Amino acid sequence: MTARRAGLREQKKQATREALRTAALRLALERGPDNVRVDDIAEAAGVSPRTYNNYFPSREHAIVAAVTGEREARIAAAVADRPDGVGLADAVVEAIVDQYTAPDEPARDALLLITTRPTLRDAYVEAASAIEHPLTDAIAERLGDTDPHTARVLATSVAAAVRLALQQWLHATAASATAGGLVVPSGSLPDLLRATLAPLAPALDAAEQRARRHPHR
Amino acid sequence: MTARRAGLREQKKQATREALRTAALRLALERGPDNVRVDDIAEAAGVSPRTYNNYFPSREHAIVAAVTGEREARIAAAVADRPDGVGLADAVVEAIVDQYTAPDEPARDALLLITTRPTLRDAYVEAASAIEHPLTDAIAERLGDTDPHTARVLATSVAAAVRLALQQWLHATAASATAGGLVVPSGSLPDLLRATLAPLAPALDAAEQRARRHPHR
DNA sequence: GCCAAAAATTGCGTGCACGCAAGTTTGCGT
DNA sequence: ACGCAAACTTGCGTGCACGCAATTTTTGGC
Repeated sequence: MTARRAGLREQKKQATREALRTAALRLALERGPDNVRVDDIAEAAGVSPRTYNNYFPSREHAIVAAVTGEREARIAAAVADRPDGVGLADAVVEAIVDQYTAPDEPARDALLLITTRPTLRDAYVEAASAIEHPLTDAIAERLGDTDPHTARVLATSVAAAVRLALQQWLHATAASATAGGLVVPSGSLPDLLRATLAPLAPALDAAEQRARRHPHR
Repeated sequence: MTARRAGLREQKKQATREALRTAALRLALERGPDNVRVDDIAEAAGVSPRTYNNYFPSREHAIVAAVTGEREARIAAAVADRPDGVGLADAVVEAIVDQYTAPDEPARDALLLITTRPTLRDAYVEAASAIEHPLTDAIAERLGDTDPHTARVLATSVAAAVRLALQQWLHATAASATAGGLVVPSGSLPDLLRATLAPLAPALDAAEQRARRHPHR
């Protein structure tokens, strides 16, 4: 009767996960991303190298996870929190923009690190896929659970659009990096996100109208 | 001098590429996918193992490429070929459905092979991403090049939806016995594709209307 | 408290992706 | 025809992902 049902185990797992990604980012910042082996990360976190891959499927994932954190959960919550008066499209777009503008999000030097290495950039972009499932639930909630399939399609498409926006954003900043000057990667990501998600708004609106016309219960 | 300009080199490259993917599929079918090393494929195609990875980024890609072939190009062409009277949404959806129903597409035993191994399934699904760029061009063409950004977003979303449909299709056919599938009754892929792309139709239509209202040239 | 089952960690072995720095082939200008 | 430059291939070395089976740790029932 100590902790919650099956709780202490999970707690420890989250602890090592946290230790791993923190160590990964710290080492990458200290030595540069190419001079940190997965063995180093494992050692710094006090686990075996093999265990590392029980937590992260690749070397890059840990570093990226240190930056992205629990963003997917926060986005889902943010969508759910918008008042019902707000249209679905606006709710989704603004929730996403908010989370990508969150105070701790930048972590300037970490993002700068990521932009330098192509494999890290890819992993960072790919990490946005994690919003798919939480977002599916959030959208399904808003649509009244009438059609889970539609919710999945929309969430998938939104996630894809977000990845596209991130890709273009990083590509732009990388290009301007070679052009000289310090590259604080703030070419207005919010604007880019909004512009990229805009074409999907009609699809979100249409789904919302349909749901309104066929209320579920 | 019968070959096209700057053609002989490229011709050879396509030949080895073809040889590699053919060999990969043949060997996988003969021995089972787990009993074929990349060295074997390379040897069967008469190139060095290192060269294999100059053509395909992973072992699975060659096998999958043998099945998917040049689908992405065919889809783009199919979109372009639809008469102008047809709406953009219909043009895209039907072009995709057509290509995934092409006569040689199934290759029954090959697809069966793919469904068995998770890594192959993933690669097969992922391969659908290749339609993104050709589809972007095709859509941009139909929209009159007014806004390339919108075309990219739409193509990206469509590709994501196609991946989703394939994923569900493969998942359904794999676990048809266990679950009491409350999702789409796992039936024909065309139906699943149409159902999955349907929620995006409003976005495609809206873009088309906008383009019609602001003709470019 | 104690023990058996479940779950997580670990070491090992294997195949693989890929950078790099030779070698080799192709194509083009003169 | 000739030779040079660019493109492609190859061998090598390194780090990595991951299946498997043995081991250690956690948990819940008694």
